[in-house]
Amino acid sequence: MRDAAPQGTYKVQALDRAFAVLDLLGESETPLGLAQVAASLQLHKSTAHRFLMVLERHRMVERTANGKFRLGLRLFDFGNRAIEQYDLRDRAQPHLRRLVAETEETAHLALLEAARVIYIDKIEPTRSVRMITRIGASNPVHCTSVGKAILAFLPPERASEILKRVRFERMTTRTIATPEALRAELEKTRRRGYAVDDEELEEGLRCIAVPVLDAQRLPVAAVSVSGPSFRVTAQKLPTIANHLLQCVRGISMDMGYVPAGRGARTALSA
Amino acid sequence: MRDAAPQGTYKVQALDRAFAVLDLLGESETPLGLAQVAASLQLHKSTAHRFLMVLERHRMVERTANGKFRLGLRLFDFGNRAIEQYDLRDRAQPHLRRLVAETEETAHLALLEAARVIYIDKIEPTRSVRMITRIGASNPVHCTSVGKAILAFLPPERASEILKRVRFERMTTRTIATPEALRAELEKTRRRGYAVDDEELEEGLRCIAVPVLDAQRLPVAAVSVSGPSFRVTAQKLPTIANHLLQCVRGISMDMGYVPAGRGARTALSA
DNA sequence: ACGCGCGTCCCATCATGTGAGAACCTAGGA
DNA sequence: TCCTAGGTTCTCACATGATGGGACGCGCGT
Repeated sequence: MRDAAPQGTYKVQALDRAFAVLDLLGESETPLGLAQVAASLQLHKSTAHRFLMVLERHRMVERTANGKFRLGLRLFDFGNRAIEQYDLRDRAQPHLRRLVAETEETAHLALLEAARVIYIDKIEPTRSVRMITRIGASNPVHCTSVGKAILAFLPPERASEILKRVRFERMTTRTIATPEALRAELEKTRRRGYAVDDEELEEGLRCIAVPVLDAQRLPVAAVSVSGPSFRVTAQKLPTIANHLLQCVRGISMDMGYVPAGRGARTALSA
Repeated sequence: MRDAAPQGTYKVQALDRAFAVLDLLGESETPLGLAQVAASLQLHKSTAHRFLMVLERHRMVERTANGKFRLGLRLFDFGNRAIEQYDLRDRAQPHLRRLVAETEETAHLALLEAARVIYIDKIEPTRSVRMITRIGASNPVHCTSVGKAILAFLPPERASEILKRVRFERMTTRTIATPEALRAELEKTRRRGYAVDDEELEEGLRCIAVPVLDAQRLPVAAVSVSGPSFRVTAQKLPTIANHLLQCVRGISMDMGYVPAGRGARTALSA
């Protein structure tokens, strides 16, 4: 096969193809027909058809009224089982709600995975423009407050391991573009106690984040507050950060974290 | 292969096996080791290993610190893409929030799939015992208020098509057990305008639901309010139903539904 | 030390999935 | 009306790709 198949050594053609189908359907805004799928993936019609049928049997895809294919709800089921195992999300929700009530801005809960952050929950204030983020979506670490918050408080060796894998894509003019700059920023984050994303991911969007710690006092996630730069002003940052810290302390303690004794320096010390 | 492979005509062994692996990991509370997976699925160690590696490459599974496997976050991503296509959930959230504030009980948003309902969102009142339901989980139609709400207002032919596939599992002593009883109940639901589940799914749990209609005035989902029977009393039902109706009208209109003209009888008429 | 369970890896074998083709259907456009 | 495009369902010969036996090495408990 002339398949792109990068470095991954183990291969099961059928699986790669099946996931390619799911990927395709996931990317596409609109449901796709058999022919489109076959063409996009360079599969023979009959091959693509077989895959689609099997996927449908497993309810990984389903058909719309006009016979086109889209992702199936089984995936939704799986997805929820997947995060259930970190039951962070359920525990965090009430705290996030309070945070949103206090700040009147959108709050996100995100996990670190490889060199990206994945948003696992989002709470929006009642009256606010809908933010574009999608639960389940991901962004690079280097241009998000949550990414920086987690990275800053990870043990140095794990942090640099991740740093090595960052590709420093440029999202806006302010996006951090070099490893050195990022390291400096992380140091700043540590001193300040919270991470800031000042329009580094998206013009006009400012975010501030603090890590959630587990029983080992290691960051497992982060919570951020995001809003338009004109509302989330530099003056307000400390206030918001305070709310954030309280929120995150609550979540962390729900997760089994015990505050450090006197003198110990951790992400959540006052 | 002596694989259980039921009636499904199209087959791709590798895919069936891969999904069996995911299923297994999804069912299991705790991460599993290679040997456990191989044993449970009657696969050769090396076969299971290959699958796991490929799945890991696709981030459909991931490994814990001690090398065991669990579902990966990619599934979470896929799952969220899957429901995104019905963007019902996002639109519904604010309405559900209001509903929960008004009733002080848990609200669910559910879709119909085959002869089951899938919960796609859940909002709980701030101070309440956590309900056991999991977003993404599913239940049979015949013993849930959401199921009955949707079924009752579906066009007769689609409804009976689904009715045929109901297996009438008995969940409690009050669970509806025959097609006739269910048909009668649906008729009652239509007249009343809302569906009730009176401890038919779970002892001590009472729910009430109303369908969400789309632009074609067809039910695409349902919203329910659930709570312990001692709080959700018969007297309160009409009040709750009113809140529900208002909520669902809001969601339906957000989805492009236009209220019926005078005289027309639909699920959402006063 | 040894044995055991577990994960990893290699490789000869052949069952499996593959893709070409062809027939048939349906809906929609010219 | 015919014609085209897309989808569904066959069959079949082939070789590729998945399979599982088995070997290796590690860490652990005894």
